[in-house]
Amino acid sequence: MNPNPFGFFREECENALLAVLGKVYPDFEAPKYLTTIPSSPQFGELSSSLCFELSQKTGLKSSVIAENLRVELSKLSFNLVAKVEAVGGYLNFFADIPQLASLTFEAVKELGRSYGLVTAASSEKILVEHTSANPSGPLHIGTARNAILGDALARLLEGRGHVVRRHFYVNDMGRQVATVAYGFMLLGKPKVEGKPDEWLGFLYTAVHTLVEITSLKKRMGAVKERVEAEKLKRQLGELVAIASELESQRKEVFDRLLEAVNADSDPEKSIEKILKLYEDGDPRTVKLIRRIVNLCLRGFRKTLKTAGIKFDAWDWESNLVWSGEVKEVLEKLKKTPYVKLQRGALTFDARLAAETLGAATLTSQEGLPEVSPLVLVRGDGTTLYTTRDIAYHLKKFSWADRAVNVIGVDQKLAQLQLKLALLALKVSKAADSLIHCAYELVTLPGYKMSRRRGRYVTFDEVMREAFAMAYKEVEKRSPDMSERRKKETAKAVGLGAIKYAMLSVSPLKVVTFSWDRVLNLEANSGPYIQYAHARACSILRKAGALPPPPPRDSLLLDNPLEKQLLVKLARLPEVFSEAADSLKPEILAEYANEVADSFNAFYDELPVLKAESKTAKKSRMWLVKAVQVVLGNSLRLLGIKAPFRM
RNA sequence: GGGCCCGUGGCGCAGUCAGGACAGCGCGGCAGCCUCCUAAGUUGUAGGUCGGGGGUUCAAAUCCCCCCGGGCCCGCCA
Repeated sequence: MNPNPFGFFREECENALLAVLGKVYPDFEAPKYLTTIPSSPQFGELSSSLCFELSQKTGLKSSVIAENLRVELSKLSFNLVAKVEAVGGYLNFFADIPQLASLTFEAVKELGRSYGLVTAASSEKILVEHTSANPSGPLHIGTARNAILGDALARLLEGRGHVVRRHFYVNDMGRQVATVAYGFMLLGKPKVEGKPDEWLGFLYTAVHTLVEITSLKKRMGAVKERVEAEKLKRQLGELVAIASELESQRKEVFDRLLEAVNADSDPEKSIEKILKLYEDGDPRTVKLIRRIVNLCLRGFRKTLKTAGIKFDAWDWESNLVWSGEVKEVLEKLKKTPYVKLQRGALTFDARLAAETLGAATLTSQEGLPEVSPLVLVRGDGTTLYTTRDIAYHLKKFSWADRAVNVIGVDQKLAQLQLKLALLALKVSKAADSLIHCAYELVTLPGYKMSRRRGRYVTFDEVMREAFAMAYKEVEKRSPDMSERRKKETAKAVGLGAIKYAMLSVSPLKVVTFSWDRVLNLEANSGPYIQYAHARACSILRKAGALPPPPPRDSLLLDNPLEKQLLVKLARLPEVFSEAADSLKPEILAEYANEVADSFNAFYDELPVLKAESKTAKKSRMWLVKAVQVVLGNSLRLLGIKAPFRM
């Protein structure tokens, strides 16, 4: 049994090419990528444009070279290659479809749920950090993009045979959390209503807005210049608008906050004080903040559970400080030549580090960048986010061979500084194995999502809408389903729509949130692929027991639709490996969509259960079985459920 | 000002790493397909200076240079 049928075909073509090249043009240095999937099936299943290159070297016409090579190639004996053609300078390889089918069906039968999930040459320990949303409000659609991407990456890497751990970094030492804590104190142990993260999100936005208003007013009093005063006035106007919006949401809580913040002579200072007390481990502050953050995380967990996203560990930023790990790292960093005291602050000269360590160890994609210095410790002795992150990554690498960080593109520089700091600490594997999986933001039409301004669409909200919409559809199509099944299916389909919408687009593109985009149930969507899968399941269900896969000579797949589909099905292993190794789930998403396309075209044209002959029926049933397995596996690798009925 | 990313039919995207055969897909438009395995499907059709200009090449959406438009970053914020 060969787990990678198309890969086997490709290998055979490429080895043959190399053998023939060695014979005819021994001096020619073959390129790394010898064959590609041609633009149309009329050019075979794989083709090579190598002869054009050879034409350069030899001065002969590419068509002549192609023909020469073809003659040489045809002398060889193949397992999976049916014929080789030379057309217009190209060499086109045609697969022996029944043989490829036989291998594919065998692999599908033997491997089932792990068909396609070819194991990497060596298994690594990989720590995937994702989501890591600030615990000061609910997960929104932007953080959802992170969570969905991170979860898919973890699944891909796991499928590749790596040992994967999913970590959520709890950023509990930030100003945002301190702001919430401040509000909590002002309210005097308030009763949390509704979902805790949502309630805390409201509290954060309200407190932040009120504090901003207070300090803005103070600054306005001091400003004399007209232009500056106008600017502040505009800002104030905006904040007041947000405030009145917030007041209308929860009047009682808001009014109490308003009164309390006004009674505080310096709210900003109060928040800073909380932050400092927390960093110092003051028991009462610790108790308060831990309680609040845990409350928020409870909300996160609920949302993530609904989304089918799990974590192995929740790493608290504060623990790194209290355990002394941050201090230890600082001591080590101080001993490197890159850390200096500048205006009272301990500073890491990332630029110097890049020049010294970078050229040798940084991967080429990053080049030798212009990096700004990084302050590690403030004048007052407190540490900064990135400092703690260095300690965190040191800890990560004590276990992991590779650390994959799913973090927004806006953190690119910080991630580079982090990498340089790790290199300075002689964590040499950080050079290649600290990977920043950058993704772009999700914006709302016209403006950015902002927790500070309370402008966000929550992940919960999006899921609720998607479930409701999918439920309607399920009810329309399958009224006979039990209520429980309907709900389950609607959840799977709704989530499938959301996840696919996020995964099919390159993470480097800014996406503007729209309900249409996320609630798409039509072609080129999660539900479209799920539907194709469900159709395949339906055929298999009606067919009864599946006979063993027929041998090569009893397979009849001569219709172009069948061939096209089969070739795609045979490709899952190589597509999956590429997606996993390059950390690009979108490759697999695109592929699954293509398989669904081919299957639907096949489905529409060729009957399976009522096929014209027994041979055709058996062959097609295995084709359908393979579709079921391939789509099911692809979807699962992306974190999308594949229902049997919908 | 410096660095990075994005720019492909009206809209949303794939293809760019590794140059190759008529630039793919979806939505929307128009015209069809359910006595036949789920029409969340499918067939056909109209719609494109691949942001612009140079260059390299037998061959450029893809590589190089310049420019334009949009975004992000350049904090003793996180």
